[in-house]
Amino acid sequence: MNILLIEDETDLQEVVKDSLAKEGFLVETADTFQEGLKKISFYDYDCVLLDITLPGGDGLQILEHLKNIGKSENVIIISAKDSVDDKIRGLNLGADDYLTKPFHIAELNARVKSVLRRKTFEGKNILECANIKVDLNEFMAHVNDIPMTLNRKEFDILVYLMANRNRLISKSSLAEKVWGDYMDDADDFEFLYSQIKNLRKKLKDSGAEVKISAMYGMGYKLEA
Amino acid sequence: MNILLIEDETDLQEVVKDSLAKEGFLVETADTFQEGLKKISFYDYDCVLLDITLPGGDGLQILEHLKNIGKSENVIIISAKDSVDDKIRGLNLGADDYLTKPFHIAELNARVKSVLRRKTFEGKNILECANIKVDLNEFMAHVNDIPMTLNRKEFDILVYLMANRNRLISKSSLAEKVWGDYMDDADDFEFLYSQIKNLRKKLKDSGAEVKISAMYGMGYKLEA
DNA sequence: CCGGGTAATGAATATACTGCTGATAGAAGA
DNA sequence: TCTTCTATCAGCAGTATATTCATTACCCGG
Repeated sequence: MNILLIEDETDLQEVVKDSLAKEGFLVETADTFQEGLKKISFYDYDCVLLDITLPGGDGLQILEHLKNIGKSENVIIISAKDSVDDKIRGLNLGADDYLTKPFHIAELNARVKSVLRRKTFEGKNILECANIKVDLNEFMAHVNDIPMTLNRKEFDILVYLMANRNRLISKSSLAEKVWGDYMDDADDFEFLYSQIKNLRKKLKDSGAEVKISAMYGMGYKLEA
Repeated sequence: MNILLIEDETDLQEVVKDSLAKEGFLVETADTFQEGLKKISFYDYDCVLLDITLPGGDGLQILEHLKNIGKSENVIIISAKDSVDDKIRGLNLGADDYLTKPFHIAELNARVKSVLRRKTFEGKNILECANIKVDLNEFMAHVNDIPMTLNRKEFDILVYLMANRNRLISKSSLAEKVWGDYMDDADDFEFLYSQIKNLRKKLKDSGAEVKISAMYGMGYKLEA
């Protein structure tokens, strides 16, 4: 699950990020209005935490933009403003929730989980492809209904590929999805190769009827 | 069992909190109308103790809100007002009970327990999984119908895991559920390890056919 | 068709970190 | 008081992940 945190106060950023990371989410951050807008238009996030008061512009404009481009992200607004007006504007623009500073981190966590639960509950939380089943809630993958133990990275990779079956996935987007945007050297995909290798082995050993094929120079694709 | 106490008189708050904590409940407090409203919308409590006269607003509005959002919390109203009118309004809004100040702490305890008993009685009060049975009312766990003595933390952990069997539970949410949100250092799960260790040992010694497996870097899961 | 260069794979190792244990000390309750 | 529960500590073991290196497969221009 990818979360974008748009917030200029760096210390708050830190705390929130750590806490959510501990829950197993991948958290990216944006410090300014521009950066937030940019990330939002380039990437898809499962949940966006949005501060209203940002250097460079009004956070609500980001929300508006999100609505305009039809991205279905789930947005939780964070704001020092307790004003009813802002709250109404925010919720009218389709925000899912609203938190006023200061707040307990535990509260935020609960909120995020609730929003994501709603999302996954409405949608499908089980991915299926050939004889493979992946349950996002239970963090389990099954082949022919017998469980397959995957570690976290392998699991994330498999989920991403299954969600985009038969579609070409560039190495960089895969890496970004699984590792976040902390790529020191964007040219180096050795760690990806490693994980792909292990995942392939596990898939093969358990008799999965899918394969991860490499498209030379472009990326990977999961085929049935 | 989580209880929310919405009450502005800090000394009364203290007394009630201590007393209920001694009974083994996790008690959170809210000092003001706003804080109460906030906590109620963020969390689920098993019981809410609600003062009518609050700084910032009328406690009955909180009750109304609770009813509107369909949360099935059990509410006990605490008020200095002896007015029949308030009482009727409160009970009409679905409050379970009504206490007028001053009251004996023992009486409050008794009522809380009675409300919770009713709640758990209406709902499910026995969790079952493989050859383990846990009775929420009696605070007892049985393996093959022979009792297993658990202390409070172990019991809470087991209950939470059993309620979410086969589902991954992050360490932080488990910790939050069992210890409340008073986590000084969110990185430190040593106390959790300790309890998990003891719980595992007891489960094993009594021949339980479930195991608490650790999902590396993510959390725990109870498997049959 | 060939060969240079790049991409992908595989195995093997190093490292950092998570989770576990047993002992112990402190706190709470009887 | 004594007992039980809970928290804390240090060290250990095991795992996931990163990294390295060698090998193989692939693409493309000549």
